[in-house]
Amino acid sequence: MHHKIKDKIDRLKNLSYLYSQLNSIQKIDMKRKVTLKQIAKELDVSISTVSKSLRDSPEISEDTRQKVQAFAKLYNYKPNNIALSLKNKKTKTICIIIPEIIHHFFATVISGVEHVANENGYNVLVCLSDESFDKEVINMEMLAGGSIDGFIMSLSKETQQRRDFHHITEVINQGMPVVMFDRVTNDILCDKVIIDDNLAAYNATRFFINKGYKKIALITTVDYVSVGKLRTDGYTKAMMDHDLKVDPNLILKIEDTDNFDAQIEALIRDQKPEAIFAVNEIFAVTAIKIAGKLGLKIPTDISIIGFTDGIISKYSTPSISTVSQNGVKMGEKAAKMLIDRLENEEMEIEEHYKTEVIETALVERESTR
Amino acid sequence: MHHKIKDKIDRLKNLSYLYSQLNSIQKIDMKRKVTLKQIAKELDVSISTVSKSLRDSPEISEDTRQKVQAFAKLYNYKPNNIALSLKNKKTKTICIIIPEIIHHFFATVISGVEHVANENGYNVLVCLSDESFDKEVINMEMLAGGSIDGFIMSLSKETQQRRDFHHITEVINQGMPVVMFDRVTNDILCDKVIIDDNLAAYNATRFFINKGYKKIALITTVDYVSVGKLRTDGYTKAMMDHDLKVDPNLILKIEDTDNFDAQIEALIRDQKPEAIFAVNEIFAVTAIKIAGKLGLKIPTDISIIGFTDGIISKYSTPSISTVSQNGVKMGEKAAKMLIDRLENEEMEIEEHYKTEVIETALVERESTR
DNA sequence: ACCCCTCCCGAAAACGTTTTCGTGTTGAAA
DNA sequence: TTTCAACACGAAAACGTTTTCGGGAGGGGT
Repeated sequence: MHHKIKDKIDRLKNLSYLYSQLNSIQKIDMKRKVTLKQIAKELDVSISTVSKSLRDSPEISEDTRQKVQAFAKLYNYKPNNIALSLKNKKTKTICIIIPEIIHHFFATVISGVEHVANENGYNVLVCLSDESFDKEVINMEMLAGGSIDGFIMSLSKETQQRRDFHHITEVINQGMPVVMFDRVTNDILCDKVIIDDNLAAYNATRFFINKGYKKIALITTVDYVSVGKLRTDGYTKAMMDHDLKVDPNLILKIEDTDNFDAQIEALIRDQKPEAIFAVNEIFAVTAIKIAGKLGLKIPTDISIIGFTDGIISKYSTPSISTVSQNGVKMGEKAAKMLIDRLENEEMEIEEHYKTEVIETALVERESTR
Repeated sequence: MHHKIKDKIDRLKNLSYLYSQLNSIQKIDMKRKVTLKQIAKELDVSISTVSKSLRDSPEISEDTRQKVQAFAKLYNYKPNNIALSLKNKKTKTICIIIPEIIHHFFATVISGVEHVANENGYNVLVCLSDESFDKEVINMEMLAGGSIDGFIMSLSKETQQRRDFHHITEVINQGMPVVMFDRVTNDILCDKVIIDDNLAAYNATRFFINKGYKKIALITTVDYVSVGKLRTDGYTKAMMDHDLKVDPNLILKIEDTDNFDAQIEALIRDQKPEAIFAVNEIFAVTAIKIAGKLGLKIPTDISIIGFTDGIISKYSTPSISTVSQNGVKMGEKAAKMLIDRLENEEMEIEEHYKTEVIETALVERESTR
């Protein structure tokens, strides 16, 4: 008796199975994402069975497994990442916060981050602080709400000026790992990736000194930008180490990054330096253009070294010697450190933070001899 | 009898409440994110009550609302975005897929996208295809699994070469909006943001023709890159419209974007063009450097116009006249179109796709006269 | 005829929200 | 005293998964 009933049910199941096969297009709205529940309903099995079938669980018979998998493929089933994130408490997404993306250096860092992130199955969310403290805070607070697994960031100018890092400590205290790069601060304990700005500037300055130059000018940023300060210090130390006086008139600290041509022109015209060390590409290329305008030959009349081996330095005429700062490598390293911490979070070896220093090199081109 | 039991329970509850108040720091792990459930437990109310209190629901008494809000602030409660995404079926995240980020143009597009996305409460996921078809497909399939609300993309070279767009149609068929920009295809129906490459090239070429030049060279890409082809067509049409013969020897189609100096040098040396129109910045600046090396004065001996108003053109010596292609504006427009479609998806005005054309302009600098 | 083991499968909890609906208590009006 | 509204709150479903556990059916061995 039981058998008879069961047979009937089975036949009905097969019938409904075939029916659903034939009318699948009407029954499931192809426009929307298909879920386990829908497949389960169509096939008249439970959600668990569908899930297990798709994950090749040994609990499921060969028969139903194939049936489910065929259906899933037919409907182009893809598991819902959000649901998985909620369950696993992992989003497989990391966020990189940078001041500006149109700076070539930051673009190369993103490139590095993206590549190792992708290799490890992570996605990269990009946030721009626009050098604004508020945007940095807003972004971090927003994303800290479970949207991502960790941060990679470079401080905005305003944040460095204010020395207010509460948003970062807060995130770290909630157990979310943070890796800082380039523009970092000692006030925060976390993994960091930097270059030795001080040493790199020292070496560049010494390069000039070894050529016999005495009047070496420096075009730098205001001191609250951490890397600017470090590079200024390196320049100063190199001068002093070699018994050259540090002439304040030869040091130009630029605040307004939009309008500084006149200042550089005044520096070159009035001080007539033999060499210029600029802490970024834009300052360097501008100095070159102005020197040319003033009738100076490069590098015979004046030599110039920039910082950040970007696209401008390479394609400028004359091409610019620079301290190369490998953004890709920094990004890769930062991503590696972050992912390491995420994957090994069971070990919970907190407070064992590392600071990686990426090596720099002086790339000699046409602006020096 | 019942009353007595209830009283006892109430007293116990109050006791536990006070206890929890006093020992709250131990009881809730500050290190981890705090949830509604935890707050509810601590305060001995239901999850619903906590949720409503935090959202200032009128259903909740002033008393408990304040208590809950105070607690939430104390523990720095932030709602879990993933849970919200799952419930609302909206992630408030859009993805932009580009071939490479180190190209200044694409960086500016991201900048534009990010800004309007942020203004509207969206985050931006950046994916790099590295000009690879496979990476493009992988990225899209991965993200289509509910991680994001929509795509903004520019096709990889390989995808354009293969003319295989199944991954894009698939995503669109699942109801996820896609906006393409710059490198688009007619094979896909969706919103698009482009510039009139053909017309821009036509105008640049005509600029030369109006100056009286006859030998006008073109440095372009292989034809399967959509924008390269369009710009080549514009050049050709301008020549023909003005009764100038289109000399194949004056057209250089560059395939290998890493090693083309020799080809450009041969073109300039052997053909001695009066003017060169290059379809991107790199080709233009390389032509300038080579012309200089060959002893040609710019713009007296030879004039040059590039494409894409990027950082190189501005800082090159001499600075380069270019067809400006406003990446920021393209990004902004693309993001607006995508978000519009997302927010008005109830209206479901499918198939009403638009193609926005961003205007270009010829920016005259030192490489032309 | 009974027991046990294996094979398949379903129910339910969990992740963290929001929201609808139901319900108990209170006070006032009849 | 009864009735009804207002008020304050809780239970439960829902979003889409994964996974643990329990259990029914069937077969083989006594």
